[in-house]
Amino acid sequence: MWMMGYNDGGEFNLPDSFNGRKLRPLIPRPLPSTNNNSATTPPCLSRLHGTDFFSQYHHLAAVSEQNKMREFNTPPVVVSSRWNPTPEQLRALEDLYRRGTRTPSAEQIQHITAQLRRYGKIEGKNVFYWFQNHKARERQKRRRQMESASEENHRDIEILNRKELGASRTVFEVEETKNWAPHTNCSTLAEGSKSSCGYRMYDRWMDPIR
Amino acid sequence: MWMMGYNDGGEFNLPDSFNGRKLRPLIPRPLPSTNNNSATTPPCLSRLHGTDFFSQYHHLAAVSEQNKMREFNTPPVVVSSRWNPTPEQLRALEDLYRRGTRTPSAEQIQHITAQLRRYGKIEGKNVFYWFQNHKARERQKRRRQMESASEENHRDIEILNRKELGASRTVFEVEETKNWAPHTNCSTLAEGSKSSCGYRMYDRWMDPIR
DNA sequence: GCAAATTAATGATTTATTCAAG
DNA sequence: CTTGAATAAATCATTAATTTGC
Repeated sequence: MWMMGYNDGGEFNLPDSFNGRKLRPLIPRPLPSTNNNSATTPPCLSRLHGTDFFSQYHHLAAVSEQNKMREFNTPPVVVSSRWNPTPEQLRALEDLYRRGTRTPSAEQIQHITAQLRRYGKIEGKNVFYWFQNHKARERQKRRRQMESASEENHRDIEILNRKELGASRTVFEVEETKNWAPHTNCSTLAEGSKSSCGYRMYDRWMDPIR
Repeated sequence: MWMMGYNDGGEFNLPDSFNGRKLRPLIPRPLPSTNNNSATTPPCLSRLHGTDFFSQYHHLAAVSEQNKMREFNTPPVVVSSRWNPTPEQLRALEDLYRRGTRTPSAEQIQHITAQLRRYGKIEGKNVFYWFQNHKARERQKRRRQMESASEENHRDIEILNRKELGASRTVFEVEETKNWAPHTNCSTLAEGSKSSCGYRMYDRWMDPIR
């Protein structure tokens, strides 16, 4: 359930526009690049040891403290039988993953668990399974992407007209308005204007065979 | 560096910036006699989802007619540099998204583009970017939604944005995460084996000597 | 009512990831 | 370990929607 953040496909969303134009919601945007915890989080004096990887997640600890308090204050506490990572824990795990940790050894698991325990309840098996699941789901996601991309993509595809992609080819504009450019490869464009063939996203998608 | 709509003169552009602020090019499009009218477009039937998907947006075509008229009535047309979907186009795209289209293949992009051209000017890259953006922003919206909901419910599910992560990142931990002491001490692994009943895989990983 | 100013939405680009092939 | 493929996230830039002062 907490892996919803990685599930990018499949859900169908309700339409947020009617008759074409979206109305202004007048809701202040949360400004995703700002940390809304930073105001309440004291500058935790974490030891500046160069060896403490996990100390950098202290700035998120306010949330878990809050949660802990709330957990204690609500009498009929329905404690989930399942581990749920705190933001700091999740953050640290993702960071480790990004930095290359895939299948941590027993010692690594113990180390990670011990370090992350200061952010909330956690066990070694949680760390173990987290890496298992994360690795598997990343791979799965990737595979699904490859599938959908390749299943229809590798036949002789008509290449879209790219005259407006920044390339300076006024010559083609007239004669190739209707018939699409026959698979122009990058080398022919490279000298003309570097911005046109700067490996743009759309070009790569539409013309993957180079 | 941002692309200017149709000014593809490339190498001898006069400076468009003033005081560092780039000004809008507002260069009238050449309009190379491209008939983007719907009359000449053959009614290629869409088979994206098994039916003529795109024929249902004709009832919105009045708007595009209006646009076309305006285009013809004001000779020094200053055409916007960026594509703006007509209501029918937007509706069709949203419907496709709702029906599950997320990352259309090149062929799908072409097909969609061809079909939507009868409602107004459109290119493959527009379709491509539209799905990219729409998918990303729906996900973003959902994530933000989940975030705020989880804050209320004190469930720390949110995926935190990574900007602050990068800002507070320090560079000394890579070694530590990768080189840990190779000696295994099973006595420290007691925690994992506590609940070994449902976690055999984990136990085997953590304590292979059994 | 109306433009100028402001703000939100969104099209288009750039950057940072991921897996896995070599 | 390096790199190719292909994004998805982040960001930039522009357009529309709205507000505001007259």
